[in-house]
Amino acid sequence: MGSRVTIRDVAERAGVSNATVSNVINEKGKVSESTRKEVLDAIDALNYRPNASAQRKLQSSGPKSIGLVVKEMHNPYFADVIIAAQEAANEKGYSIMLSSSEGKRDTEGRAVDLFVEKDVDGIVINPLLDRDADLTHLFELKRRNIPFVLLERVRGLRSNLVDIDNVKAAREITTYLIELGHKNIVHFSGPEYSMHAEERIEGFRRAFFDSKLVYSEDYVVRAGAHLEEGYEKGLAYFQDRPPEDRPTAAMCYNDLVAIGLLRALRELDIDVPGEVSVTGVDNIKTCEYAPVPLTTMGVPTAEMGRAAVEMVIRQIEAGGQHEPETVNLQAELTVRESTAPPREVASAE
Amino acid sequence: MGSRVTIRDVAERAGVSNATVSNVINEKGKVSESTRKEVLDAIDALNYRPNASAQRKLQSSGPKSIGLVVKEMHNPYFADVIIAAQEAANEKGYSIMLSSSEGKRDTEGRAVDLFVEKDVDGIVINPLLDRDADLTHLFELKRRNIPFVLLERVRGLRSNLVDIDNVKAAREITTYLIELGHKNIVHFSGPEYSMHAEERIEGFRRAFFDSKLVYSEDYVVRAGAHLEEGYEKGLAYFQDRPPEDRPTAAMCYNDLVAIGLLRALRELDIDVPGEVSVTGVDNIKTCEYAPVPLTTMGVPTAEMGRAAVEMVIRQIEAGGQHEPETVNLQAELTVRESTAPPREVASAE
DNA sequence: GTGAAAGCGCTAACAA
DNA sequence: TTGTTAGCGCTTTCAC
Repeated sequence: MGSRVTIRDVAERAGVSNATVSNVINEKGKVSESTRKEVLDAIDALNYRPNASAQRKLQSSGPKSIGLVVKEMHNPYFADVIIAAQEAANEKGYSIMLSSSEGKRDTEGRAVDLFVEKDVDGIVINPLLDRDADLTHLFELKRRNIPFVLLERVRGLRSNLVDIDNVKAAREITTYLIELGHKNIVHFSGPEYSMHAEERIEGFRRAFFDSKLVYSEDYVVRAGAHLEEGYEKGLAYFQDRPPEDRPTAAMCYNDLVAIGLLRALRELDIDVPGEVSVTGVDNIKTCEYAPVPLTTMGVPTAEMGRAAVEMVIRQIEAGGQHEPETVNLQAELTVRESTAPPREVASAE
Repeated sequence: MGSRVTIRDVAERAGVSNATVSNVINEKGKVSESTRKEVLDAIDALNYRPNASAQRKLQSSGPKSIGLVVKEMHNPYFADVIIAAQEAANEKGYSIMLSSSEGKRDTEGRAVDLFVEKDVDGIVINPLLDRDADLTHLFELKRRNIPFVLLERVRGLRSNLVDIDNVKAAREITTYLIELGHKNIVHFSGPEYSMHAEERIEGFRRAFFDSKLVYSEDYVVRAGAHLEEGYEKGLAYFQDRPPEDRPTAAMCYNDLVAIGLLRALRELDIDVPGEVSVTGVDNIKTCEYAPVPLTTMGVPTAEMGRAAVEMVIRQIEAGGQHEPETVNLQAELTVRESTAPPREVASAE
């Protein structure tokens, strides 16, 4: 076992006291070359490794750190958040440690536990929505008085939150499509484990109610959060639907799903935006590099990361006496080439 | 200050001993309701937070963990590595903590220091190449007997390594282009801080030497590792070059650069693969979702992540007595639609 | 039920 | 130059 060997084992083997070994390790001078060598040999022979916790953390409190748990590594959205969070943390003298739940709730729980175990000063977490309401690890944080902020609302938990107004964002981009003249719009919605997904469905629906169009639950097709899901669900959806029965616009949960859909439409030889307009949410950089530059609701990811980190730090340094804070960020429409008026309207004009 | 409050402060305020407080915290029963309540109140009032290090790590050694440091969050390549690493680690009962250097050497150093401080059992790191040979933090790991494995070779440091044969990979895909009939090929190379970039340039050159074509240093254009760099350098390169002077193929450092280039070519109205063939390296998922499905050298990212983690764990559990190991993975050509014979050849046939 | 005391691995005075 | 001792914050016997 690696860490079983203690400083005293080394001392004994070298025939000196533990203090001397400590001095050698920390190069505190004051050690003769000969004993130094003996100690070094003993360390080598025993493969000794100082226990970092005992070494520093017990006395002073080590480097300030924040744990950050995201939902998936494959979404550039999180890369943006992470980079901004790291920057903000560094500015304040904190370091960030990351972990990704990859959509698995137990992984999320273990990540949080690990951070607690490693004694981070605070945690930022983009939680998975939980049907079973298993918020144990979050309540555990509360119990332990460890400051944390959420990047997505969780039902039944009052806590610090940095989030965007998803209902509004989805409503706005759907309205944009409706005003373009689209009447038959499909929404490829997000994963079930996400509050954001629910909120965007809600926004989609509200846009319909705002207009004169009738809304049907059939307009919502569950997709997910990844490229593949946009592709597969998109392919399945458009494949066996005769052109006249086809929606003229697809509002996707996020950019990845939209880009996946773009691939499906390309393979089906359906023109974007000629036959179908496509929109995403997030405005990840890839939008400009997609087969058709993507119209999307831009989420201020960098601000989110920064705001979240600044919020935890505030909580940490206030000693937890703070009331829960909430920051709500707004998404912003960016029009690119993947949207246009539907053909009928376009040609009628 | 958050963590200044100790168990003794709580004990004092509650008028009990620290042992009782400990019992309350750990729900060890054996505490009367009334004192329990008093203690809880004191904890609340003082906003007490047990020090996790003292709590567990000093005695038993806490959960097994591995630190993973990657170069950039924005490359799906690393997402693949990370996910595989996490899986492999979990299987063996270890947890992964992540950090990204984002191309900055001091960030890398701080990440490693943090992991050391947090007492991880081992570290996997994709190091930045260093012109100034500042390997202090890596030597520090050696000195401290902390097992680590590298995901990219570093000159002047003998250590555990999981890497791919970049020279071979670059040579192979360049040869593929040459055999397609291309004579005028440009290489958009990787960032300066990367050994992989150097090796791929070398492979590119060797392919020329293998053939009858003459090689010129002008064929290599420094780009980078990101979408934007492929786009910007590609735009600059092709923009003011008359068609007859234009290369008929572009071999890019990685897929991101290639996809960036695709965007530039689209904006310049240069057809891919009609006028210019484009290749990448890595085979990230995005390749299939690019404006033109991308021909690329597929790197076994998942195997890399897994192999690296299994290697550190082996080292950890062997107590560091292991000799440095090396695993060399091979890349594999995947042909898609972004490559074709050059026009002259194509029409001559 | 509760408290006193020892000890986890290490560093930091202080003595020798 | 080296060893002795106390103490970091906590858990854990073991008496009371």
